[in-house]
Amino acid sequence: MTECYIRVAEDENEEPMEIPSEEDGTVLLSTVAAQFPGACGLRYRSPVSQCMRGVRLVEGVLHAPESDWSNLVYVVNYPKDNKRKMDEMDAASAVKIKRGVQKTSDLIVLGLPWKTSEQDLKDYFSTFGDVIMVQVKRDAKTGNSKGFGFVRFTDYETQVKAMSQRHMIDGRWCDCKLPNSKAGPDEPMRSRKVFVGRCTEDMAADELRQFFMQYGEVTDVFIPKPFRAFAFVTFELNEHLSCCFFLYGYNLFCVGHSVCPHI
DNA sequence: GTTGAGCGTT
Repeated sequence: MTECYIRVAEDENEEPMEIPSEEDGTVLLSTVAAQFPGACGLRYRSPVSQCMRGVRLVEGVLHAPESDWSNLVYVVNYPKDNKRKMDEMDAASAVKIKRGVQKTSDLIVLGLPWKTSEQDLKDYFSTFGDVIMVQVKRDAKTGNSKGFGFVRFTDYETQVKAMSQRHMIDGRWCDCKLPNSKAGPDEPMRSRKVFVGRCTEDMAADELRQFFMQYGEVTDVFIPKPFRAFAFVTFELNEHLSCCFFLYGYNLFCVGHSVCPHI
């Protein structure tokens, strides 16, 4: 069997799209997913039995049912009945987008096959939308995958879609979730209250407010009494809030005679 | 050269 195109559609009645096979006549699930994001397999109606039949899928590779793919139309399978759910999710996220641009966050990808590489992850998740970064966590000594990784999308709606369904990656079901970890470059922005250390006793609340308003709207200044050489400054959280003085989620800020953003 | 619920060396 040689390279060919097979006809694929979301529904038996819809116009099919031709997608390429590999040189050995197999078709990669990733190729299908490139045109039908979230696809997890193919099925077709048997000309003999008139029943729907599943296409053999082994580790992300789809195999022709007979000696070749013939001229059948293959229908895309989605996880469970997720197609409808995905559509609803699109509508929901569209509403959110109208309210304002949503910030994306890293997603943890659980259940990865040991063999899955970052390139594999990139290829897979790119079928959902633009990908900013992917990571596969590995043992530092052996280089073996730990079976999980991270992904970050450009658009929040893509993130929502990715979280709303399971993912068939290299033959295993994987899940995308919001991570629990506190560290990470996106975490500091979620914090509004900043610890201000090394304060001197002469620093008044107004003075602190005047100073910190260069970074964003200050909604509260807290100075313990009696004097304890620190304070808390709380900001109104918005897209313009500068994060230059945050240090990896510890909300650390140093005020003395100089400002030290990296202690 | 193993494993299969979880949470990120930089």
